[in-house]
Amino acid sequence: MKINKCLDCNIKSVAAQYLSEDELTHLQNQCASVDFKPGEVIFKQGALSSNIIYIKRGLVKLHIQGPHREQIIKITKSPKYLGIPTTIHEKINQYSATALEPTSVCFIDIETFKNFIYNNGKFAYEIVVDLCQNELKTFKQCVNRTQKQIKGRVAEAILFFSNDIYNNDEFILPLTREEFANLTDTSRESVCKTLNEFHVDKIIELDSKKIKILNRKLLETISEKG
Amino acid sequence: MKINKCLDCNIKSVAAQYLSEDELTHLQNQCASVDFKPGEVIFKQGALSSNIIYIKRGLVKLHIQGPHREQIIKITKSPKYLGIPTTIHEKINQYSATALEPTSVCFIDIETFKNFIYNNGKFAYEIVVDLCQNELKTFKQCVNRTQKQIKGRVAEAILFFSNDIYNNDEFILPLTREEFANLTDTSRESVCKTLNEFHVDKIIELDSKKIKILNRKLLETISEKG
DNA sequence: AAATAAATGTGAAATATCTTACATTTTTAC
DNA sequence: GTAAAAATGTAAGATATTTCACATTTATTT
Repeated sequence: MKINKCLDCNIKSVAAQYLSEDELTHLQNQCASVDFKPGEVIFKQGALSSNIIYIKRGLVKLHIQGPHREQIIKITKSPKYLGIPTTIHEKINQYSATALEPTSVCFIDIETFKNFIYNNGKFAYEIVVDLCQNELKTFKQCVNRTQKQIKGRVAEAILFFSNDIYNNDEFILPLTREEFANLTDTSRESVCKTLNEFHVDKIIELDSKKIKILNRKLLETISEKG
Repeated sequence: MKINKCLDCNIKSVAAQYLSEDELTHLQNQCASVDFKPGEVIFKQGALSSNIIYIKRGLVKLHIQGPHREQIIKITKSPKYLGIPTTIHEKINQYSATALEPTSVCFIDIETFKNFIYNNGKFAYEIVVDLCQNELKTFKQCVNRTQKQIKGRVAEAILFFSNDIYNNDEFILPLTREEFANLTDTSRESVCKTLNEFHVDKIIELDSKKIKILNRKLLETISEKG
């Protein structure tokens, strides 16, 4: 755990770009940078929430323990604030965050963060915008998850990694089949079957965790039609 | 459409309670109060978004047109801001809002609202808190919807109306069976069957739209176990 | 390097839910 | 007040998905 130099940080959030030199100096004293390996828990559902997390580098899953299984509610990469909803106005974390790839995060003191909202309107506005876009994404995701059937949900997840995370037709899936099932709201077995079906139909190339999109058009159609 | 007197308004939002007299005077000139009957659309998915909505009185459903059916993503009663996510930083409404009961709302000019966030830290903070709590609720709801089976989801919806909307064991369901299905992510027929099952099992009393909870404990168990 | 644990693949049976089809009731419009 | 439209109820067959059971591969530990 080392103290980070916020003033010189070149991976600031949009909101933090509106902080003054004085505010950044203050942040520097109330903020710690920590590294996580894949699989390591950043914060845990049920634990006391005390810091806002800022992902500087890496990939993280947010997950909730549901009545029947673990559910991945969101996968998010840097740069991004994490856990604002579960820290502001909540004593206990309502969900967990776990690193999927080597990840560096800043732990920001909640009072410092609150004071920025109180005293810096541009910072506050950017945080509001970020929260709003989160909610819109969550709505859409919820509609997708509940209305599409498995093929559509798996296709959507593949496109998500390709478009939103790796910007590449080819990527290494950062999840086990079990986790992929928790993301697509289905069973491990159904994920295996569906991925292999896509493989047989030459929609994707599949070599354990390596996925390459071969027929993007068709994948998009499957994702949209559900 | 009449101009509302914000200064004298006794159903201000928590955030608006932090507005100064000057700010309220300004709001008064940039804000219009409108009444809606049940079934009337307040704003529509796909239309240009231009105002923040504040529900002064009534009950509203937020709904999205999904790939296969209409989905009710949220039911919310006064006092509450609506459509912040779909108005801030978005040009087009990402979802619709429709009145379920006689409803009065204020249309607040987006620039006025933005300026309050920029210039009034306490107002901004309350908006952030509200958005955070929305996101947490949406997460939980999404987990419930995707993991529970029909009985659990219907039980949950009945408890929602009883606990969160009407604060009463007995209430008139403000939805058709079709809408109830759109809320619980199932078909109209399955809703009918499940409600009648609960009725036969003496968990609820059911007379078309009138519902009375007879066995709350059991209903809660069904809701939790899914 | 061997042994153990974890992850993955695959088919068949079990099950929840949807769809279809139609009867009945309630609401709305003229 | 009657006709038309919308909403509701109910059963049976169709279907998507899960669960179970087990084989196989890959990773981890000693």
